[in-house]
Amino acid sequence: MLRTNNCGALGLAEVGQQVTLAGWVQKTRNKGFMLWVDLRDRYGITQIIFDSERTPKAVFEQAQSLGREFVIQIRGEVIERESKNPNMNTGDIEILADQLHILNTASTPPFTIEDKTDGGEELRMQYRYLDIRRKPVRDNLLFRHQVTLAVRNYLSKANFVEVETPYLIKSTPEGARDFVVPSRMHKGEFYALPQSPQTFKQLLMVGGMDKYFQIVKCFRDEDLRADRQPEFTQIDCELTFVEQDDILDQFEGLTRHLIKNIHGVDVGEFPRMPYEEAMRRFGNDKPDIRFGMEFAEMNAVAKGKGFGVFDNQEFVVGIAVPGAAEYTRKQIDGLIDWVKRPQIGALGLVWAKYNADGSFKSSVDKFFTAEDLSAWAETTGAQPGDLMLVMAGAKDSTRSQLSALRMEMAERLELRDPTVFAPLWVTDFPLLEWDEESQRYHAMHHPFTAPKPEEIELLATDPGKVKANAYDLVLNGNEIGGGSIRIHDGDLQQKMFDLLGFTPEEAQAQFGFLMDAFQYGAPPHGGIAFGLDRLVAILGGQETIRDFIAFPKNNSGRDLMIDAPTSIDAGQLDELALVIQPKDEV
RNA sequence: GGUCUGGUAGUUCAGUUGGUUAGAAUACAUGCCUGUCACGCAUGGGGUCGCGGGUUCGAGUCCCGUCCAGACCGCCA
Repeated sequence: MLRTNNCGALGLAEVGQQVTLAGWVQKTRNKGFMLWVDLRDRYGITQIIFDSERTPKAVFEQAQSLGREFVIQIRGEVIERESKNPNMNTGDIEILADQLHILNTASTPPFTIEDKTDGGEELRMQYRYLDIRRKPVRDNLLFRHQVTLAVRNYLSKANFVEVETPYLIKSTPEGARDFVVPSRMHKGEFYALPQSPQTFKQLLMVGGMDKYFQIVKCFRDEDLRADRQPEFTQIDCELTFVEQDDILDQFEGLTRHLIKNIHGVDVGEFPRMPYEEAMRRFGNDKPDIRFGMEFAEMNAVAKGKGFGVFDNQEFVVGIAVPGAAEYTRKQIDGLIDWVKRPQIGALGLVWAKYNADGSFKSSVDKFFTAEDLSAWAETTGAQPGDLMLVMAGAKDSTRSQLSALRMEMAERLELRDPTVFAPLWVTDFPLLEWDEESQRYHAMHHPFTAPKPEEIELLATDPGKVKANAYDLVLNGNEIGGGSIRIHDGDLQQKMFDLLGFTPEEAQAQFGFLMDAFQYGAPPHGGIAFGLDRLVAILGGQETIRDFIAFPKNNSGRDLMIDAPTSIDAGQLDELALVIQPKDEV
């Protein structure tokens, strides 16, 4: 062993012991007569002292050459510090070095390896191995390990079995774009990397595994976001002989256990809210319910007063922003500009202040009396001191615009407290959604989702109305999990494929293996999948998942450290029977 | 595919209306310093102002194009 102790634990109890430590030089402080080194490893920092009087001369001389991030091993005695540092775990002691081995030298790192680094995102990603030496990143990875371990323990105890499913599978046109892997042995043919192990976990149920889970990488070739990576990890689960409530109960238990385990908070029973209600009250299928500002539908109080903007639109909806009546004209103009940006795309924003003295002031005073505005206040629930913000337009788009504004206001008013956890089940999602572009129905969840049994007949007459046994788990305005009861009946599955525009031949070619399996006694089953990266980030109080992934990709799917993707050489291309078109011809 | 923001010393940034030799902090190097811990003090080195083109007597600054990074929209069954 190159060390007897780590750098995070020694204290007064060990004074007098001879110890050997190894680690990285975080920093040196050279006073001439003495030189201190902050020695760092995963466990912490311990101060080493080289003293011109007490340290052997050769060792003292050698210590002068130490630079940042040198890897060293020292031997010495644990001594009590003459001046202690109460801010450090090991601040009562230091090691008086009598031996020093430089195990490796280091170039000056491109950014400081400190909690608050001076390095920008790009540099940190390019030198991620240096970034990981920093405590905040290291702690995030340790935190992820804790969460993952708790999940495995909990599910194992609940009789779930972790089974691995293949990464080299078959491409399907539904859903996200596949990452694709050319086959050398079958030239011109391709594997696809799984977007999720969906069909395999269903086949495990047909195979009688009863309760399955897997902490598994999934791959989607779509554009990225702060909370989206092309490869990401799911906690993938499936259960046999269950109904929707069984699944909600089981995984509510898991989520509550995690929050309790990690934060010591019991969040109680999770509210369950149908999709339609979520859209009506929050304009969003993953509402953040840590704060109010619920939607008020205002057609009855806003139309028919001669204000054309409202009278000519389908839908008028507003929110009451608490305590914002004091917003200045400039701040409100800022909000109007904000909603008019192309990302939101609102035509405008009507505002009405319910002043603390009970009076009203609005941007539409020409059309609405104080009495009218008082009716607005009643509808939106505004109290004196609040600011009402109202939008009008087509129902769906207006809801999503106001939802974006609601989140922005919550952000500005600091209502999105990362230490508060507000989980929510959203249930009864529509089975299908109409896609204008392709002029056909798409599965809202995926094609294996079961319709509500009592609505199966509607499939033939009004498929857009059919609700599914599908559900999402929402935490603080983020979708952290989603699942459904699956179809286990071959005929119904065939009918679904038919509705989704598959010919029987296409369905057979792409999902024949599943249809075949359904002929051999497929049990009722259902499941759920959690986005682990996102779950960990939110439990850690953040919304950027990158810092909870050891080696993440950047905005454009590039790994800045290893510089991937890259072209491959002509020999490899040849072996795979691939030809690359010159760029200007693509 | 689109919108927006940014790119200046190793790093984080400032740089006025287009005008002399492009600055600060930090990091780095050297020296000093008898208990440092964001140590302190002194001195020093360090620049393709992302790249290409244009306007101009003159461009870090204005215009066009392009590349890179970040946030978002589309997309993500």
